[in-house]
Amino acid sequence: MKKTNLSLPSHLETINKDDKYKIILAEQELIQWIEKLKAKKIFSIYTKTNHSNYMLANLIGISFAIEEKIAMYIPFAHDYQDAPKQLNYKWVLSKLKPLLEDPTRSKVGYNLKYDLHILARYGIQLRGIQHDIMIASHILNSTSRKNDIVSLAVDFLEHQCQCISLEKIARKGKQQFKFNQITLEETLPYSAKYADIILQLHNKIFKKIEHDSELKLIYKNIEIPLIFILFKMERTGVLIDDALLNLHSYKISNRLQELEFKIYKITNNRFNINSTKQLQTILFESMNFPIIKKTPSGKPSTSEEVLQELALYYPLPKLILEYRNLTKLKSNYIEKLPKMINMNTGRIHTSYHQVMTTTGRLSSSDPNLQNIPIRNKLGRRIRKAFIAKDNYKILSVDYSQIELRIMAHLSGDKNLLNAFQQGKDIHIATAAEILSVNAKKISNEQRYRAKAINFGLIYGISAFGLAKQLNISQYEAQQYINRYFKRYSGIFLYMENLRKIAYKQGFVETLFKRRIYLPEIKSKNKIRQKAAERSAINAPIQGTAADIIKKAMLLVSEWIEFKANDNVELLMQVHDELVFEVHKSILETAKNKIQKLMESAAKLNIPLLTKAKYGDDWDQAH
DNA sequence: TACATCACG
DNA sequence: ACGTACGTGATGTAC
Ligand SMILES: [Mg+2]
Repeated sequence: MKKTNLSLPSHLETINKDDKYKIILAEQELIQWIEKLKAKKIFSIYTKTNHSNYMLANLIGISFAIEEKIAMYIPFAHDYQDAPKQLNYKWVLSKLKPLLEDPTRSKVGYNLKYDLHILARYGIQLRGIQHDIMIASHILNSTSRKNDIVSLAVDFLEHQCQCISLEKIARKGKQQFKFNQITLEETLPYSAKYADIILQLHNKIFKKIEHDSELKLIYKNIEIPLIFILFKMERTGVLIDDALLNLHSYKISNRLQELEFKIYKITNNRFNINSTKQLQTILFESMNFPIIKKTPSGKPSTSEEVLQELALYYPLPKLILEYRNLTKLKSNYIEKLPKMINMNTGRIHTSYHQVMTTTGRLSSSDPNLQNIPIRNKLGRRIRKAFIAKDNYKILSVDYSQIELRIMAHLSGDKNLLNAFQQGKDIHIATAAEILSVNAKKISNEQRYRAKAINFGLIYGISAFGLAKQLNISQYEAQQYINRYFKRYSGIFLYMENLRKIAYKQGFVETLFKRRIYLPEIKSKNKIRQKAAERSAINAPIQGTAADIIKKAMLLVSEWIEFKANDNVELLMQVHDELVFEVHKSILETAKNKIQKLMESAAKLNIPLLTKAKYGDDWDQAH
């Protein structure tokens, strides 16, 4: 943008010629290219930015490909010394805007949710998102960890030399995010190339998805439309009461000082309580506490489970537990969340990831809003900091026992289906069955144990795990499991069959036929093979729940768009829960409608039920 | 960067 | 005879 070199350096011309890549520096060239883009059924798009945070990133340039090997790059913000004069970005974007916003012009990209954010910063609403190769490759194999563009190019395209150069560039990109300092000579071969590769990859990957009509439905009808929904959720963000968090911060700091003082008094030693290594020395050498459990690397564990047990005999572990609890909440939430508030919006903007889990669940990061505390008192106080804007309230709607219902549906077990059909308290019903006792006589402890069994089943139950969870003997746990499978024989058969299927075909499926590959199912290592068997049991259940809530998000978003715009915003998804910001004038309407929509997201052999509540904050909404 | 720990569903 | 609960992300420490 500084220099006035109108003509391209000769060595750049050479690159252009070889790869048919074009660098756009003149207005007329862009006009011509826009016509080329319009002439294509689909084109690929790739945005280059100066930041990984979507709320802060600015465009450095943008590239497009229309056919294999035919791609171009429009730089606007390369400002290294002697950079050639580049087109004015406002002018470029004004020319591209109609094309980018036209829903009838199909686009393919890599992680287009990011491009949506970037373009939104420039007042452009990207429409016509037809394909996303990041998501497509995850649909094909959710177990693979290599979903980045370079790895996909290595897997799907057989251009070895191309890939090597790309890897080099990628490494450079990781080290430094100063793309504006990269010269055009360096950038052209890969900025345009990324667009080229995205288009080439799309042709390969989508062909594989098309082969399977059910995979195609998940991809086309769930995942692709979900991109825009997640984009909106991220961009909307959630309002945080940082004054409340700061107040807790102050109180907790005081309590932590007290705890430190008490701990040092007992141990007669000032040490870093956060250091597991130092704590190990104190507990198991100085204090001579018995070693209850070892970590995978063979060192004595100081985990909560161990400290709980030691706390039965000594006063110190209880102090450590409280210290741990407080420091965790302090650093992860109370101190972290206020720092994450965006200066412009005053809200927190998480990132939802569509391709980070094997089962099809979403994940959330920066910050993670799917692990906000709720299980203890202080945790719920943190949750109180999630609030609604003036005249709005927080509405939370979550599925009731969705995973157990799915297990009943998938297995077809008569007994479990019946229990749900009759609207019974499922844990009481389980306890009554296992113990052969009338449901009215089930105690709290018996219900609690049955609940642990029900959870265990979803995790691919083992006597060891259940015994540990309930603090009972392995023998006793095995008795429970045996009695459960006797009463719910359909569940037993379902799980046996799932192990067989997983072994035979190497993958399992959700209700909607999303695939989860289990490469370890044939491992010679028995530990790994057993772990894969448990995943084989868990994945269809967890994955079906993920599919269902994604469908629900689409249904609800459609209703919001056409019937409740400006009055309802979808803010968060926490696996079986959707959280909304709702105008006070339509709280009851929204609550009822959203429950109906969520409950209709899938037709199972038993009803799908939700619980809903609203309040001033996320805690009140529970 | 690996490990241990712990927040959530 | 093995040594295990399923799926995530973030933190602080130690190497
Ligand atoms: Mg629930």
